[in-house]
Amino acid sequence: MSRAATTSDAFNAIAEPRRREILSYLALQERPVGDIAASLGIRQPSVSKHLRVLHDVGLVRVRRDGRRMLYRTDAETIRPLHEWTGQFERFWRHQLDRIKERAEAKSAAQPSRTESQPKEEP
Amino acid sequence: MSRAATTSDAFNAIAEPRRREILSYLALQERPVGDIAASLGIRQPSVSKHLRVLHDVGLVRVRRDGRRMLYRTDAETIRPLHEWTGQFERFWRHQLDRIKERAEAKSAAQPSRTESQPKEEP
DNA sequence: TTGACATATTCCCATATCGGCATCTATAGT
DNA sequence: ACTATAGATGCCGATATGGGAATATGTCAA
Repeated sequence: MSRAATTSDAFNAIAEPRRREILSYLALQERPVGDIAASLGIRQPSVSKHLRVLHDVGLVRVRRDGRRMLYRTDAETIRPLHEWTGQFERFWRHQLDRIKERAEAKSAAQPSRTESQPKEEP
Repeated sequence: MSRAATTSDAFNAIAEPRRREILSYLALQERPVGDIAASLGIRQPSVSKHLRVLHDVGLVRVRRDGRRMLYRTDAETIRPLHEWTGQFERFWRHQLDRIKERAEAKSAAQPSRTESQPKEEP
């Protein structure tokens, strides 16, 4: 077997940095392909290919306007990704708590004990 | 150019379904490689390779325990992904609102109009 | 119809994936 | 030192990527 197709799901589709840029750009407002290419500095064929992938997994919708194609982000498809990553929220909360606790315990004890190379902002 | 490396960032690393499973599994508790392989039904070398990718991008941490390696998820690294997807939350909220509005407007008018094939659970 | 403009598609290529299998390394116990 | 166990790594093959360049499709306007 090989790597999963970019069109296999939204996770694979958003792995590409350019596609993430496109999604952000198209979230606010629908745009024709040419605008995307010009604004993000990507060549038109590349934009079309990325849009094809995004469309295949339902991350964007299209509408024809004369000879132009207007694309916009379909946020609903991003939701499952947000929920998947959200499952870890309680854990990074805990980790932060522990870091805080350590920092407080340390500064409350002896201010000059340096284990490795501490970085401090003045 | 080719596809971005799986180790280029967390987005690419979590594109693999197996790696997502591993992350979920290791979020609750640290585990040795053998446990992961057995619990998720993946061969040991594959698990090691996936863990290498996850470790390279900081999604897991390791600790040695005798001849075993105990891995656990570092949730903090998932946070940026959650925040990136979160940027679209306001948009899917709006989309849902519009869907609701339409549904309410429709049911308030004529209750028997069926556009396509509605599915109902008994 | 012809021409101009907006997008989509095709072909090529260098690169990297992931799984299977075999093998190497490292640690523990005797 | 020797053996067993836990993990890591290396090599292979089939597959697919994404950019570039050229070309095809489709739509409007005269």
